[in-house]
Amino acid sequence: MSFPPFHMTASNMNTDNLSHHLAGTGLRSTPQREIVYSVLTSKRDHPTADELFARVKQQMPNISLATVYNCLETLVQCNLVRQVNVERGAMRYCPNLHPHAHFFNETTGETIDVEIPAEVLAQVSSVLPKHFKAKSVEILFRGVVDNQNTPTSL
Amino acid sequence: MSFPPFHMTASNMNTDNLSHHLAGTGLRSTPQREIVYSVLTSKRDHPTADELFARVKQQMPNISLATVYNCLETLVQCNLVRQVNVERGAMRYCPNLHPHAHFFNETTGETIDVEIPAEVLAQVSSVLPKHFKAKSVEILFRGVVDNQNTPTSL
DNA sequence: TTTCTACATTAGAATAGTTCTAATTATTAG
DNA sequence: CTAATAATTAGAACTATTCTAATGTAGAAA
Repeated sequence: MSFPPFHMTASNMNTDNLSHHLAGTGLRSTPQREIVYSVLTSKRDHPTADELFARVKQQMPNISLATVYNCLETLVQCNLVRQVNVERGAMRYCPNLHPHAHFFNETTGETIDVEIPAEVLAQVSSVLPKHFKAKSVEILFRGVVDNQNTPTSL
Repeated sequence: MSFPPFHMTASNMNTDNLSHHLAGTGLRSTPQREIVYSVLTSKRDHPTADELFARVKQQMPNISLATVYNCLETLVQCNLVRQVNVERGAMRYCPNLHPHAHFFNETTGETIDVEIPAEVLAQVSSVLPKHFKAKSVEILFRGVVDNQNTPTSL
């Protein structure tokens, strides 16, 4: 089970990171892939392909939805992006590669990242019989947020 | 966070359980709901609505797919069945109400239940800030199974 | 019992999200 | 420069699900 480090937050680093990850896989670094990656990582939320398409079009108006899907597939393959599936309907994409859980706010429909200590993750993974070789674990909470003075993310 | 006990394994108990859970909600116990529930609980796997439709038709050949969807929705509302979403594509339904995690076998595409000790679940839930009120937690492993002498479920 | 009302079922149409197809364009290797 | 490979694109096709509107059913009220 491996959890690559979260991308650098300086947006100019994203391209390097992308090229690096694409290198040696036979995959090319293209303007579309760069922009999709950069737009996704520039905001820490969980957009659908369609939402991302809308954001990306602001910078590259002629990009097609099919390309956004293709780029996302590539990024997922390279482990630069995670897919998260909190609801039926559209797949969502998560640029945060730190080990973390998700909390689906049933009131707002938003999904936010929740830090999860390495030892808790280890505990969770330890429940598996030895011959089960997990490559990843996903932890998803569903519930509501008590709104006293609540940060919307952490 | 509540984890209702797993249904009784004797198949004649399922109906009672269903009626009981439907009672007082304004929902009726119908032959279609009984059969969908009984067929789902008679096998501990994770069928799609379509797969379940095929099984149910053996006992009630004129039932419609729409009804299977409707019944499943009802059963989910009553907390008699859990939805599990391991892959893009069709939703899967899980009759096991014990607290448990899922292991998605990437080789076979099968999803199996993994017992998860209450204290580990408690550990996991403890990572949430106090104002996050979780109603459920889902834990999903993805990986492969080493095939020496491997039970296919536990 | 008959009637009323609310709920449930049904077939098929409609929808949403995604993947596929085939044509075009871009990039790299020789 | 040319050939080969990979990427992009628009739109068609597809899959899973939900919606619609008509019909059926069961319990409650009279």
